[in-house]
Amino acid sequence: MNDRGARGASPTINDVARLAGVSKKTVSRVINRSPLLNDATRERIEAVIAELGYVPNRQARSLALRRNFVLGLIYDNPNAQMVLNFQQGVLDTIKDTEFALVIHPVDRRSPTLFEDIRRFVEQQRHYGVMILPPLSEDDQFADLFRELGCNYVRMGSAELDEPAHLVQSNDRQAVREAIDYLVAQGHRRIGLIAGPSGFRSAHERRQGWIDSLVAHGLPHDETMVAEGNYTFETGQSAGEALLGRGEPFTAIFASNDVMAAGAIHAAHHRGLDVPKDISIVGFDDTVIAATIWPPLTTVRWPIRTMAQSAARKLIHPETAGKEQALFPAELILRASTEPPETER
Amino acid sequence: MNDRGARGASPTINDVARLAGVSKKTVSRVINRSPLLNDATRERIEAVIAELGYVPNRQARSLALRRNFVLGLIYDNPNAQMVLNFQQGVLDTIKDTEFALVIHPVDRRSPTLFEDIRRFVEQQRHYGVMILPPLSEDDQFADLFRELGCNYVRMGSAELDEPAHLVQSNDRQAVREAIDYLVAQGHRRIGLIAGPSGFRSAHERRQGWIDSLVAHGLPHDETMVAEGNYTFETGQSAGEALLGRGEPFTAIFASNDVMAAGAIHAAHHRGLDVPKDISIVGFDDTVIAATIWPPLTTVRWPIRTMAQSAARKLIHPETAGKEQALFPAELILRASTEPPETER
DNA sequence: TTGTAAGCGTTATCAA
DNA sequence: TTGATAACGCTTACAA
Repeated sequence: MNDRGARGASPTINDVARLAGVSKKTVSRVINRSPLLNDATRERIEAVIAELGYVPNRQARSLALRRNFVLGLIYDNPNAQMVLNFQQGVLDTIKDTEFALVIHPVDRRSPTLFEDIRRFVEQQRHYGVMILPPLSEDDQFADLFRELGCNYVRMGSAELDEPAHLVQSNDRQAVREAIDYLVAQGHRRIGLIAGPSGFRSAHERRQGWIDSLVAHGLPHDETMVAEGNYTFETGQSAGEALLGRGEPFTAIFASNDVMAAGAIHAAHHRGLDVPKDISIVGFDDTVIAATIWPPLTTVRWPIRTMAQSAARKLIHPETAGKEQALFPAELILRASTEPPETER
Repeated sequence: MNDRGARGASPTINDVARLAGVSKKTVSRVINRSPLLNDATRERIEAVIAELGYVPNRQARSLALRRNFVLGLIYDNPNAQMVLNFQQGVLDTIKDTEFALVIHPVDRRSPTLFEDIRRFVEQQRHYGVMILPPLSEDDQFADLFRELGCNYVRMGSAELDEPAHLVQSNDRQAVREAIDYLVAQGHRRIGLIAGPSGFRSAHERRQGWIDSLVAHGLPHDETMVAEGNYTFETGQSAGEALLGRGEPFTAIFASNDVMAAGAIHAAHHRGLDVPKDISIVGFDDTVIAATIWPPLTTVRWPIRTMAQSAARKLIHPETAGKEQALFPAELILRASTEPPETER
């Protein structure tokens, strides 16, 4: 019936069945590692599979099983290294499985954003999707996934959802520890370059800064804060603003690495030496942190580990609730911080 | 027959056909925009589709059409921004089509690399795959794709393949122009931090450096070259090496941005000011270039445009040979270069 | 332990 | 311009 020639079509389960002299169901059992199978039969079929170079057809399998072994990744993130690390982590988990990763970068300013995402999920019929901040912070997308019957995991810096649908970093605690470290070094006046107010992570990081200052009885008010939107340029202008305000700071915490890099520029521009005249701390530990001068003290986020976990939660929904949901960050010390002059 | 209830299963072509009182083939014609269709019928069916929220099943479609509307992207690249830009470019092209992008980062040092890629292509049965440098420079992968009957496009810095299977940058010419610029500014002794010898791009960039120096009758020999492997650390040590050698350079060209950043560190380390004492030029125009201090003069590669074209070549193989294959780079001037002291 | 028949949701063929 | 029927390559139920 199926008379494949040398026309390049790849062998199917029927070819294997015919050559091995068994039914296709039996071949199917081999593919799916069914336990009830005569060893001799299995070996014979495996030999034919190897000889033919047979690879089961994913589309057909998906159709018959009524599920698609594809994970989706949705993001709109200015931080390339973060996104790539996340992709890498997902791949770590799905390596040697039949899963594939389909990516879907979007533009969060697009008026059709919501419909874009809906179409993506409807069309691909993923096994599950992962969504990165800041999009992940918006409940309407989670609602959408639920409405479409699509499993999902959100990455975020707060308890956005149940553990089965969340991989969370503790930004607030991590920043608090970073500021604690500056205080321990003798810093007393520590400025904040905050992230954009729409971002949950920006809020959490600001809270961490406040937590530490309050705990140490140090001042914190709006004059010590300048807001940026996670880009280099806004970090620079926020830095300029802070450095131009009244009583000088001995340290500045920037809510991400790129803004910290901008703040360093601003300091240089004013003839200040980092860290001699002012210490600067970032957040993310992107490649920039180790690349700029001076190398940046920053908070490292275990993104890849979080991504591995996110993928596992989607692949094994039955145990997803029991997997870790909180992933602590750690402070990476580099040359952009040192005790203030008064302490040296 | 198909008695879908509220159990969450999505509507199929049969549901649409039944409700519209037509055969499923007719519905199929609507989906596929067949021209031979009564307008009234079409409208009636479209109404039912909208009402039901029917979305055709990709797996079933793929199976029936015997092709998978998925593009694959294979890479092992240390440059996150480059990879993300490429992904973005591909998405630009496949947006509003039925295509999806599946990514496959690999480890080029893995002993199973070749088999990994073979498995990926065999299992996914892509419409076509794109492969990024340095992997794209290796003919054995192109041979593999051909053997597997999988269309492909290679991204590279040299004429690696026919136009239908290539998006090429002119690294050699671009570097030549960058060095020409330095010479025009008055530089006469220009060092090179070369890329790793296994990389075609490294070779091309080195040739561009030679081309320019030869054209201007300036010296170029092995003592003016230090090799790195495209990482920050090796850029730094290559920079140290050059700066420690005999007659001082007034400019250095580094074969990528991260190595240029490393060279700037090395210069700072020796108490040299960039660009006053030494000019430094990079390649890539990654985010780092605008972020480091001083901002880096560098060669910008039109990666996103190349990616858009690569995806188009895969989607329209019939016209792929006629699409542009060469994408010129441009020199971006920033603060890391200025005329040497003797010219000021 | 293995096979038969039916079905997954779509498209192609060919006839009406 | 439409429809009946048979694929596409696999899995599940059920039977043997």
